[in-house]
Amino acid sequence: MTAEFPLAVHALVYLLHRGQVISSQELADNICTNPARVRKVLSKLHHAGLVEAERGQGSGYLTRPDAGAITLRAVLRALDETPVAVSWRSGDVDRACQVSSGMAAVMDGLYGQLNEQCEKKLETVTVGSINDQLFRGKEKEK
Amino acid sequence: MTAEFPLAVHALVYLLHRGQVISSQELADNICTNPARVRKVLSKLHHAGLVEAERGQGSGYLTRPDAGAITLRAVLRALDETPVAVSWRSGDVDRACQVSSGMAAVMDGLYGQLNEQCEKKLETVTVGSINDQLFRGKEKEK
DNA sequence: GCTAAATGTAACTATTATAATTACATTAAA
DNA sequence: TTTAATGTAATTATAATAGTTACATTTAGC
Repeated sequence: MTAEFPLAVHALVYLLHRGQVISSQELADNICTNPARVRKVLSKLHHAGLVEAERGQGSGYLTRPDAGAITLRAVLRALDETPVAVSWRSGDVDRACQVSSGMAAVMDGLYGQLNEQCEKKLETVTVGSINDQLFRGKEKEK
Repeated sequence: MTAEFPLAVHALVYLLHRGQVISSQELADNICTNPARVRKVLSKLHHAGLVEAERGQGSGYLTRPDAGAITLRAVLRALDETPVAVSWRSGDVDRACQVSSGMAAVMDGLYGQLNEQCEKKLETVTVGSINDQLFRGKEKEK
């Protein structure tokens, strides 16, 4: 899982919290990164329909009406990521040895199972529930 | 999760499969990496008591008697790794804004939950079960 | 219409993380 | 005593990731 995931969640929660049009500049400031990176990630969320993006002067990003119900699984999918990702593969598929030739596929299957477990969990966590965790027992303040 | 994990699993399965003392050179050849890296990882497994390591001429690594029962969770712990690891943190703990200051901790909590889910799954997978997957329906061959 | 201020996106650079390599002290069999 | 192995650290090379720059596109406001 890339840092784009926490960045996206942070942005969605901040947008929900503020409830108005926010520029990539302001989001970047709050998230502590740069505006171009914010736009790159938020652009993906927009393509997936998870956020509204306006254009032109005075524009920016805005939550959709049911933003609180967006699951983190949906965010992950919008970014086309997986929680567990190991790029390196052991062995060599062309070897006669079944351990060497088969291990990479078996491990990939395992990563798939782990990702399914994670996605099941992420399905139960929403942008709204993250917001609640941040403001639990406290009134909403800027 | 680092590539050390699949490397370690591969090595353990190969050792179980062969059932004799194997050098880091031979393991590296089967895994498709270099001997020093194998030794670095297997050394950790040895410290955790998951594999026997001999010293001196003609030495190498050997499975312990119950190697098939070693869980992948135990392997992961021996390597001191977590399935989900996102190093980048959004926001700034010193900000007045609770979203900016609190998001990193909330996300860390989430990663912890995901890792727990994954470890529960890894507890059910053993070196022996991986070996079975590789040789399912086939007799054990070199 | 013109200007200003915003997003979308691509190309590039810098930084960090990871894997590979090299080297050598230590160990124990022959 | 020699040889062949592991243990481990230091270094280098490569790959992945984050940051930066640039500019075309869009639209509000004058």
